[in-house]
Amino acid sequence: MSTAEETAGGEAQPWGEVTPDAARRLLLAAVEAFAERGYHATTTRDIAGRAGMSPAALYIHYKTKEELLHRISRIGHEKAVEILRTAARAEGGPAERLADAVSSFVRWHAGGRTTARVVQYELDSLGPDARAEILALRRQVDAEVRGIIEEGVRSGDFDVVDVQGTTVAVLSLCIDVARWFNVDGPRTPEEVGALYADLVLRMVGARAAGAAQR
Amino acid sequence: MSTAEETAGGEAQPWGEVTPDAARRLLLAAVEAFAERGYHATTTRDIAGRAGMSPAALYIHYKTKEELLHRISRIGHEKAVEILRTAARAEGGPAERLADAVSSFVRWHAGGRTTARVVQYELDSLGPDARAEILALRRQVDAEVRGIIEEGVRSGDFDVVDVQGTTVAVLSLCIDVARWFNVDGPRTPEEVGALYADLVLRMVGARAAGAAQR
DNA sequence: GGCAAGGGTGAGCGGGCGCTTAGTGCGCCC
DNA sequence: GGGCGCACTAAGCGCCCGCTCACCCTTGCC
Repeated sequence: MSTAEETAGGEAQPWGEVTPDAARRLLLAAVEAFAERGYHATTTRDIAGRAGMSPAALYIHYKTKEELLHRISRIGHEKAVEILRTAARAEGGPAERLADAVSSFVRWHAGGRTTARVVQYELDSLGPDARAEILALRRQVDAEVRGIIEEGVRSGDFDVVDVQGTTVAVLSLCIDVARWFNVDGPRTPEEVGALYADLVLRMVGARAAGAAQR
Repeated sequence: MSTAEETAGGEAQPWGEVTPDAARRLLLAAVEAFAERGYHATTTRDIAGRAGMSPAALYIHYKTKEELLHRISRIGHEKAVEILRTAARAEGGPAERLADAVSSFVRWHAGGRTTARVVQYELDSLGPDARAEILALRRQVDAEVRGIIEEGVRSGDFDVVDVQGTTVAVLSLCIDVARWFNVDGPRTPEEVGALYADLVLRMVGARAAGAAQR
Protein backbone atom coordinates (compact mmCIF):
# COMPACT_ATOMS: atom_id res chain seq x y z
CA MET A 1 0.00 0.00 0.00
CA SER A 2 1.21 3.49 -0.79
CA THR A 3 2.25 5.58 2.20
CA ALA A 4 -0.16 8.46 2.46
CA GLU A 5 1.19 11.98 2.20
CA GLU A 6 1.58 13.37 5.69
CA THR A 7 0.27 16.73 6.80
CA ALA A 8 2.36 19.82 6.03
CA GLY A 9 5.08 21.14 8.31
CA GLY A 10 6.06 18.08 10.29
CA GLU A 11 8.57 15.46 9.30
CA ALA A 12 6.33 12.51 10.10
CA GLN A 13 7.80 10.08 7.58
CA PRO A 14 9.42 11.81 4.67
CA TRP A 15 11.81 8.88 4.47
CA GLY A 16 9.19 6.39 3.34
CA GLU A 17 11.00 6.02 0.05
CA VAL A 18 14.07 4.49 1.69
CA THR A 19 13.19 0.89 1.18
CA PRO A 20 14.83 -1.78 3.35
CA ASP A 21 13.48 -1.01 6.80
CA ALA A 22 16.91 -1.29 8.42
CA ALA A 23 18.35 1.17 5.91
CA ARG A 24 15.67 3.70 6.80
CA ARG A 25 16.30 3.30 10.52
CA LEU A 26 19.98 3.88 9.95
CA LEU A 27 19.28 6.95 7.83
CA LEU A 28 16.97 8.37 10.45
CA ALA A 29 19.57 7.76 13.14
CA ALA A 30 22.17 9.50 10.99
CA VAL A 31 19.93 12.54 10.50
CA GLU A 32 19.49 12.88 14.25
CA ALA A 33 23.17 12.45 15.00
CA PHE A 34 24.39 14.77 12.23
CA ALA A 35 21.92 17.45 13.30
CA GLU A 36 22.97 17.24 16.94
CA ARG A 37 26.74 17.08 16.60
CA GLY A 38 27.60 17.65 12.96
CA TYR A 39 28.84 15.19 10.37
CA HIS A 40 32.48 15.03 11.41
CA ALA A 41 31.75 14.73 15.11
CA THR A 42 29.40 11.81 14.53
CA THR A 43 30.83 8.30 14.56
CA THR A 44 29.52 5.35 12.63
CA ARG A 45 29.29 3.52 15.95
CA ASP A 46 26.95 6.22 17.22
CA ILE A 47 24.70 5.98 14.17
CA ALA A 48 24.51 2.21 14.33
CA GLY A 49 23.88 2.36 18.09
CA ARG A 50 20.94 4.75 17.69
CA ALA A 51 19.46 2.39 15.13
CA GLY A 52 19.89 -0.50 17.55
CA MET A 53 22.46 -2.30 15.44
CA SER A 54 26.12 -3.21 15.46
CA PRO A 55 28.64 -0.88 13.77
CA ALA A 56 29.17 -3.33 10.93
CA ALA A 57 25.48 -3.34 9.96
CA LEU A 58 25.83 0.14 8.53
CA TYR A 59 28.09 -1.13 5.75
CA ILE A 60 25.56 -3.65 4.50
CA HIS A 61 23.27 -0.82 3.38
CA TYR A 62 25.71 2.03 2.73
CA LYS A 63 29.16 1.99 1.23
CA THR A 64 30.54 4.77 3.43
CA LYS A 65 29.48 7.25 6.08
CA GLU A 66 29.55 9.92 3.38
CA GLU A 67 26.96 8.05 1.33
CA LEU A 68 24.55 8.46 4.25
CA LEU A 69 25.07 12.23 4.22
CA HIS A 70 24.72 12.32 0.45
CA ARG A 71 21.41 10.46 0.51
CA ILE A 72 20.05 12.64 3.31
CA SER A 73 21.13 15.77 1.54
CA ARG A 74 19.60 14.80 -1.79
CA ILE A 75 16.28 13.69 -0.38
CA GLY A 76 16.11 16.84 1.74
CA HIS A 77 16.89 19.17 -1.10
CA GLU A 78 14.35 17.43 -3.33
CA LYS A 79 11.76 18.00 -0.62
CA ALA A 80 12.73 21.67 -0.43
CA VAL A 81 12.38 22.13 -4.18
CA GLU A 82 9.02 20.37 -4.08
CA ILE A 83 7.70 22.64 -1.33
CA LEU A 84 8.68 25.81 -3.17
CA ARG A 85 7.53 24.52 -6.54
CA THR A 86 4.11 23.66 -5.17
CA ALA A 87 3.73 27.14 -3.75
CA ALA A 88 5.03 28.81 -6.90
CA ARG A 89 2.63 26.92 -9.17
CA ALA A 90 -0.44 27.48 -7.00
CA GLU A 91 -3.27 29.79 -7.92
CA GLY A 92 -3.41 33.38 -6.77
CA GLY A 93 -1.37 36.55 -7.19
CA PRO A 94 2.39 36.84 -6.67
CA ALA A 95 1.99 38.18 -3.13
CA GLU A 96 -0.22 35.28 -2.13
CA ARG A 97 2.14 32.73 -3.65
CA LEU A 98 5.26 34.31 -2.20
CA ALA A 99 3.70 34.38 1.26
CA ASP A 100 2.68 30.76 0.82
CA ALA A 101 6.15 29.73 -0.33
CA VAL A 102 7.86 31.49 2.56
CA SER A 103 5.51 30.21 5.22
CA SER A 104 5.71 26.58 4.10
CA PHE A 105 9.46 26.75 3.62
CA VAL A 106 9.86 28.22 7.09
CA ARG A 107 7.54 25.63 8.58
CA TRP A 108 9.68 22.91 7.03
CA HIS A 109 12.86 24.39 8.47
CA ALA A 110 11.37 24.86 11.92
CA GLY A 111 9.34 21.67 12.18
CA GLY A 112 11.85 19.35 10.59
CA ARG A 113 14.73 21.18 12.13
CA THR A 114 16.96 18.13 12.40
CA THR A 115 16.68 17.34 8.71
CA ALA A 116 16.94 20.96 7.62
CA ARG A 117 20.06 21.49 9.69
CA VAL A 118 21.85 18.65 7.97
CA VAL A 119 20.61 19.74 4.57
CA GLN A 120 21.64 23.35 4.96
CA TYR A 121 24.82 23.18 6.99
CA GLU A 122 26.62 19.94 6.18
CA LEU A 123 26.97 20.52 2.45
CA ASP A 124 30.69 21.18 2.71
CA SER A 125 31.32 17.75 4.18
CA LEU A 126 30.38 16.11 0.89
CA GLY A 127 32.91 15.19 -1.76
CA PRO A 128 33.13 17.24 -4.98
CA ASP A 129 30.79 15.08 -7.08
CA ALA A 130 28.02 14.81 -4.53
CA ARG A 131 28.43 18.48 -3.74
CA ALA A 132 27.99 19.46 -7.38
CA GLU A 133 24.80 17.41 -7.61
CA ILE A 134 23.36 19.12 -4.54
CA LEU A 135 24.35 22.58 -5.77
CA ALA A 136 22.24 21.97 -8.88
CA LEU A 137 19.23 21.38 -6.65
CA ARG A 138 20.02 24.58 -4.78
CA ARG A 139 19.91 26.50 -8.03
CA GLN A 140 16.40 25.17 -8.54
CA VAL A 141 15.42 26.40 -5.09
CA ASP A 142 16.74 29.85 -5.94
CA ALA A 143 14.99 29.84 -9.32
CA GLU A 144 11.58 29.07 -7.85
CA VAL A 145 11.68 32.00 -5.46
CA ARG A 146 13.22 34.34 -8.01
CA GLY A 147 10.46 33.38 -10.43
CA ILE A 148 7.72 34.51 -8.08
CA ILE A 149 9.47 37.79 -7.34
CA GLU A 150 10.12 38.51 -11.01
CA GLU A 151 6.48 37.92 -11.79
CA GLY A 152 5.41 40.25 -9.01
CA VAL A 153 7.69 42.96 -10.33
CA ARG A 154 6.34 42.54 -13.88
CA SER A 155 2.75 42.69 -12.72
CA GLY A 156 3.45 45.73 -10.58
CA ASP A 157 2.53 43.95 -7.36
CA PHE A 158 6.08 44.18 -6.02
CA ASP A 159 8.54 47.03 -5.83
CA VAL A 160 12.01 45.49 -5.93
CA VAL A 161 15.20 47.11 -7.18
CA ASP A 162 17.57 44.14 -6.95
CA VAL A 163 15.68 40.94 -7.75
CA GLN A 164 18.57 38.50 -7.32
CA GLY A 165 19.76 40.15 -4.12
CA THR A 166 16.27 40.12 -2.68
CA THR A 167 15.85 36.46 -3.64
CA VAL A 168 18.99 35.57 -1.76
CA ALA A 169 17.82 37.56 1.25
CA VAL A 170 14.42 35.85 1.31
CA LEU A 171 15.94 32.38 1.13
CA SER A 172 18.55 33.37 3.66
CA LEU A 173 15.88 34.37 6.14
CA CYS A 174 14.09 31.05 5.74
CA ILE A 175 17.19 28.88 5.87
CA ASP A 176 18.59 30.51 8.99
CA VAL A 177 15.50 29.36 10.86
CA ALA A 178 17.13 25.93 11.00
CA ARG A 179 20.01 27.46 12.97
CA TRP A 180 18.08 29.27 15.68
CA PHE A 181 14.68 27.63 15.96
CA ASN A 182 14.08 25.78 19.19
CA VAL A 183 11.25 23.31 19.52
CA ASP A 184 10.92 24.14 23.21
CA GLY A 185 10.94 27.88 22.49
CA PRO A 186 7.99 30.24 22.66
CA ARG A 187 6.97 30.03 19.01
CA THR A 188 5.41 27.31 16.89
CA PRO A 189 6.61 26.71 13.33
CA GLU A 190 3.28 28.06 12.12
CA GLU A 191 3.72 31.34 13.99
CA VAL A 192 7.20 31.87 12.64
CA GLY A 193 5.98 31.01 9.15
CA ALA A 194 3.22 33.62 9.34
CA LEU A 195 5.53 36.29 10.76
CA TYR A 196 8.18 35.66 8.13
CA ALA A 197 5.66 35.69 5.28
CA ASP A 198 4.57 39.14 6.43
CA LEU A 199 8.16 40.37 6.72
CA VAL A 200 8.99 39.10 3.24
CA LEU A 201 5.97 40.81 1.73
CA ARG A 202 7.28 44.02 3.24
CA MET A 203 10.74 43.36 1.82
CA VAL A 204 9.40 43.09 -1.71
CA GLY A 205 7.22 46.16 -1.19
CA ALA A 206 4.02 44.25 -1.88
CA ARG A 207 1.03 46.52 -2.32
CA ALA A 208 -0.91 46.62 0.93
CA ALA A 209 1.83 44.58 2.56
CA GLY A 210 1.00 43.74 6.13
CA ALA A 211 -2.45 45.26 5.77
CA ALA A 212 -3.99 41.96 6.76
CA GLN A 213 -1.93 41.94 9.95
CA ARG A 214 -2.97 45.31 11.28
CA MET B 1 55.23 50.66 16.67
CA SER B 2 51.53 50.42 17.42
CA THR B 3 49.43 48.64 14.86
CA ALA B 4 47.06 51.19 13.37
CA GLU B 5 43.34 50.47 13.41
CA GLU B 6 42.43 49.11 10.02
CA THR B 7 39.67 50.49 7.82
CA ALA B 8 36.13 49.25 8.37
CA GLY B 9 34.80 46.06 6.81
CA GLY B 10 37.97 44.03 6.37
CA GLU B 11 39.56 41.73 8.91
CA ALA B 12 43.06 43.07 8.46
CA GLN B 13 44.25 42.49 12.01
CA PRO B 14 41.47 42.38 14.57
CA TRP B 15 43.62 39.96 16.54
CA GLY B 16 46.13 42.55 17.63
CA GLU B 17 45.19 41.91 21.25
CA VAL B 18 46.49 38.36 21.15
CA THR B 19 49.90 39.02 22.52
CA PRO B 20 52.70 36.53 21.92
CA ASP B 21 53.23 36.70 18.18
CA ALA B 22 53.31 32.93 17.82
CA ALA B 23 50.01 32.62 19.68
CA ARG B 24 48.41 35.08 17.28
CA ARG B 25 49.71 33.21 14.24
CA LEU B 26 48.29 29.99 15.63
CA LEU B 27 44.95 31.61 16.30
CA LEU B 28 44.81 33.06 12.81
CA ALA B 29 45.65 29.66 11.34
CA ALA B 30 42.91 28.10 13.44
CA VAL B 31 40.34 30.64 12.24
CA GLU B 32 41.19 29.83 8.62
CA ALA B 33 41.09 26.10 9.15
CA PHE B 34 37.88 26.08 11.22
CA ALA B 35 36.14 28.29 8.65
CA GLU B 36 37.18 26.06 5.76
CA ARG B 37 36.50 22.63 7.19
CA GLY B 38 34.76 23.08 10.51
CA TYR B 39 36.10 22.55 14.00
CA HIS B 40 35.85 18.78 14.18
CA ALA B 41 37.33 18.20 10.73
CA THR B 42 40.35 20.35 11.56
CA THR B 43 43.39 18.67 13.11
CA THR B 44 45.86 20.28 15.47
CA ARG B 45 48.56 19.23 13.01
CA ASP B 46 46.84 21.25 10.29
CA ILE B 47 46.62 24.35 12.48
CA ALA B 48 50.25 24.14 13.52
CA GLY B 49 51.30 23.49 9.94
CA ARG B 50 49.51 26.60 8.65
CA ALA B 51 51.27 28.62 11.33
CA GLY B 52 54.60 27.13 10.24
CA MET B 53 55.18 25.28 13.47
CA SER B 54 55.34 21.75 14.79
CA PRO B 55 52.18 20.18 16.25
CA ALA B 56 53.53 20.41 19.77
CA ALA B 57 53.99 24.19 19.58
CA LEU B 58 50.24 24.64 19.81
CA TYR B 59 50.21 23.32 23.37
CA ILE B 60 52.68 25.89 24.63
CA HIS B 61 50.16 28.66 24.01
CA TYR B 62 46.85 26.84 24.35
CA LYS B 63 45.81 24.08 26.68
CA THR B 64 43.58 22.31 24.18
CA LYS B 65 42.20 22.66 20.68
CA GLU B 66 38.92 23.71 22.24
CA GLU B 67 40.58 26.65 23.96
CA LEU B 68 41.49 27.99 20.52
CA LEU B 69 37.86 27.86 19.45
CA HIS B 70 36.76 29.43 22.70
CA ARG B 71 39.15 32.36 22.33
CA ILE B 72 38.19 32.91 18.69
CA SER B 73 34.53 32.76 19.56
CA ARG B 74 34.79 35.20 22.45
CA ILE B 75 36.87 37.77 20.61
CA GLY B 76 34.57 37.49 17.59
CA HIS B 77 31.42 37.94 19.61
CA GLU B 78 32.89 40.90 21.47
CA LYS B 79 33.64 42.49 18.12
CA ALA B 80 30.07 41.84 16.99
CA VAL B 81 28.65 43.45 20.12
CA GLU B 82 30.98 46.41 19.68
CA ILE B 83 29.89 46.96 16.07
CA LEU B 84 26.21 46.93 16.95
CA ARG B 85 26.67 49.00 20.10
CA THR B 86 28.54 51.69 18.18
CA ALA B 87 25.74 51.91 15.63
CA ALA B 88 23.03 51.88 18.28
CA ARG B 89 24.60 54.71 20.29
CA ALA B 90 25.33 56.92 17.29
CA GLU B 91 23.43 60.11 16.58
CA GLY B 92 20.43 60.20 14.29
CA GLY B 93 16.93 58.72 14.21
CA PRO B 94 16.09 55.04 14.69
CA ALA B 95 15.91 54.39 10.94
CA GLU B 96 19.32 55.85 10.37
CA ARG B 97 20.84 53.90 13.24
CA LEU B 98 19.17 50.63 12.30
CA ALA B 99 20.38 50.97 8.73
CA ASP B 100 23.85 51.73 10.02
CA ALA B 101 23.82 48.75 12.38
CA VAL B 102 22.66 46.36 9.69
CA SER B 103 25.07 47.56 7.05
CA SER B 104 28.13 47.42 9.30
CA PHE B 105 27.10 44.07 10.75
CA VAL B 106 26.62 42.67 7.26
CA ARG B 107 29.94 44.11 6.11
CA TRP B 108 31.63 42.36 9.00
CA HIS B 109 30.01 39.03 8.14
CA ALA B 110 30.84 39.33 4.45
CA GLY B 111 34.31 40.86 4.69
CA GLY B 112 35.53 38.82 7.59
CA ARG B 113 33.71 35.76 6.45
CA THR B 114 36.21 33.29 7.84
CA THR B 115 35.95 34.72 11.34
CA ALA B 116 32.20 35.17 11.18
CA ARG B 117 31.70 31.59 10.05
CA VAL B 118 33.52 30.23 13.03
CA VAL B 119 31.78 32.62 15.39
CA GLN B 120 28.28 31.85 14.13
CA TYR B 121 28.40 28.18 13.25
CA GLU B 122 30.87 26.44 15.56
CA LEU B 123 29.20 27.42 18.82
CA ASP B 124 27.92 23.89 19.43
CA SER B 125 31.45 22.51 19.43
CA LEU B 126 32.22 24.32 22.68
CA GLY B 127 31.84 22.71 26.07
CA PRO B 128 28.95 23.77 28.34
CA ASP B 129 30.84 26.46 30.28
CA ALA B 130 32.37 28.21 27.30
CA ARG B 131 29.08 27.89 25.49
CA ALA B 132 27.21 29.60 28.30
CA GLU B 133 29.67 32.47 28.30
CA ILE B 134 29.23 32.98 24.56
CA LEU B 135 25.44 32.78 24.79
CA ALA B 136 25.54 35.72 27.21
CA LEU B 137 27.31 37.77 24.53
CA ARG B 138 24.68 36.71 22.02
CA ARG B 139 21.99 38.06 24.28
CA GLN B 140 23.76 41.41 24.19
CA VAL B 141 23.77 41.30 20.40
CA ASP B 142 20.06 40.66 20.41
CA ALA B 143 19.45 43.42 22.95
CA GLU B 144 21.25 46.08 20.91
CA VAL B 145 19.15 45.46 17.82
CA ARG B 146 15.94 45.08 19.79
CA GLY B 147 16.70 48.37 21.49
CA ILE B 148 16.83 50.29 18.24
CA ILE B 149 13.63 48.70 16.98
CA GLU B 150 11.77 49.37 20.25
CA GLU B 151 12.81 52.99 20.12
CA GLY B 152 11.63 53.29 16.53
CA VAL B 153 8.27 51.85 17.47
CA ARG B 154 7.90 54.23 20.43
CA SER B 155 8.80 57.25 18.32
CA GLY B 156 6.41 56.17 15.60
CA ASP B 157 9.18 55.81 13.02
CA PHE B 158 8.67 52.07 12.74
CA ASP B 159 5.57 49.96 12.34
CA VAL B 160 6.30 46.58 13.90
CA VAL B 161 3.81 44.13 15.38
CA ASP B 162 6.20 41.56 16.82
CA VAL B 163 9.34 43.29 18.08
CA GLN B 164 11.20 40.21 19.30
CA GLY B 165 10.32 38.20 16.21
CA THR B 166 11.44 40.98 13.94
CA THR B 167 14.68 41.36 15.89
CA VAL B 168 15.45 37.70 15.39
CA ALA B 169 14.68 37.99 11.69
CA VAL B 170 16.94 41.02 11.23
CA LEU B 171 19.85 39.32 12.98
CA SER B 172 19.13 36.12 11.11
CA LEU B 173 19.41 37.90 7.79
CA CYS B 174 22.77 39.42 8.74
CA ILE B 175 24.23 36.25 10.22
CA ASP B 176 23.32 34.06 7.28
CA VAL B 177 25.52 36.24 5.09
CA ALA B 178 28.47 34.34 6.55
CA ARG B 179 27.03 31.13 5.10
CA TRP B 180 26.47 32.20 1.50
CA PHE B 181 28.74 35.16 0.84
CA ASN B 182 31.52 34.46 -1.64
CA VAL B 183 34.48 36.80 -1.94
CA ASP B 184 34.79 35.95 -5.63
CA GLY B 185 31.07 36.52 -6.20
CA PRO B 186 29.49 39.48 -7.96
CA ARG B 187 28.85 41.63 -4.88
CA THR B 188 31.11 43.52 -2.52
CA PRO B 189 30.44 43.51 1.22
CA GLU B 190 29.46 47.18 0.92
CA GLU B 191 26.83 46.46 -1.73
CA VAL B 192 25.29 43.67 0.31
CA GLY B 193 25.34 45.90 3.38
CA ALA B 194 23.48 48.68 1.57
CA LEU B 195 20.92 46.28 0.07
CA TYR B 196 20.25 44.60 3.40
CA ALA B 197 19.92 47.91 5.23
CA ASP B 198 17.21 48.88 2.76
CA LEU B 199 15.44 45.53 3.11
CA VAL B 200 15.49 45.79 6.89
CA LEU B 201 14.03 49.29 6.84
CA ARG B 202 11.20 47.85 4.79
CA MET B 203 10.76 45.01 7.27
CA VAL B 204 10.25 47.42 10.16
CA GLY B 205 7.93 49.59 8.07
CA ALA B 206 10.15 52.65 8.42
CA ARG B 207 8.49 55.82 7.22
CA ALA B 208 9.66 56.57 3.69
CA ALA B 209 11.54 53.26 3.70
CA GLY B 210 13.55 52.82 0.56
CA ALA B 211 12.66 56.31 -0.62
CA ALA B 212 16.35 57.15 -0.78
CA GLN B 213 16.89 54.15 -3.04
CA ARG B 214 14.38 54.97 -5.70
C1' DG C 1 15.56 -31.93 5.05
C1' DG C 2 19.19 -29.60 2.40
C1' DC C 3 20.83 -25.60 0.79
C1' DA C 4 21.51 -20.99 -1.10
C1' DA C 5 20.95 -16.07 -0.07
C1' DG C 6 21.39 -12.34 2.48
C1' DG C 7 20.87 -9.40 6.74
C1' DG C 8 23.32 -9.27 10.83
C1' DT C 9 27.32 -9.81 14.43
C1' DG C 10 32.10 -9.89 17.10
C1' DA C 11 36.47 -9.04 16.69
C1' DG C 12 39.90 -6.47 14.95
C1' DC C 13 42.97 -3.92 11.26
C1' DG C 14 45.58 0.15 9.92
C1' DG C 15 45.82 4.71 10.60
C1' DG C 16 45.35 9.30 12.27
C1' DC C 17 43.75 11.73 16.19
C1' DG C 18 44.67 14.96 20.54
C1' DC C 19 48.06 15.51 23.44
C1' DT C 20 52.71 14.58 26.21
C1' DT C 21 57.46 14.27 27.18
C1' DA C 22 62.41 14.53 26.84
C1' DG C 23 65.52 17.20 24.83
C1' DT C 24 67.50 21.38 22.03
C1' DG C 25 68.77 25.97 20.67
C1' DC C 26 68.96 30.73 21.84
C1' DG C 27 68.64 35.19 24.15
C1' DC C 28 69.19 37.74 28.41
C1' DC C 29 70.80 38.98 32.94
C1' DC C 30 74.37 39.11 36.34
C1' DG D 1 80.78 34.17 29.76
C1' DG D 2 78.15 30.93 32.30
C1' DG D 3 73.79 29.58 33.63
C1' DC D 4 68.86 30.00 33.55
C1' DG D 5 64.50 30.15 31.34
C1' DC D 6 61.60 29.63 27.70
C1' DA D 7 59.90 28.91 22.96
C1' DC D 8 60.07 25.18 20.20
C1' DT D 9 60.87 20.32 18.15
C1' DA D 10 61.12 15.02 17.33
C1' DA D 11 59.24 11.22 18.67
C1' DG D 12 55.72 8.78 20.23
C1' DC D 13 51.69 7.17 23.59
C1' DG D 14 47.15 5.57 23.99
C1' DC D 15 42.90 5.92 22.00
C1' DC D 16 39.22 5.70 18.86
C1' DC D 17 38.10 6.31 14.16
C1' DG D 18 36.12 4.32 9.49
C1' DC D 19 35.86 0.22 7.70
C1' DT D 20 36.56 -5.16 6.88
C1' DC D 21 36.25 -10.05 7.38
C1' DA D 22 35.01 -14.53 8.86
C1' DC D 23 31.26 -16.42 10.58
C1' DC D 24 26.20 -17.13 12.16
C1' DC D 25 21.45 -17.08 12.13
C1' DT D 26 16.85 -16.90 9.70
C1' DT D 27 13.96 -17.42 5.65
C1' DG D 28 12.17 -19.55 1.49
C1' DC D 29 12.35 -22.86 -2.17
C1' DC D 30 12.94 -27.74 -4.03
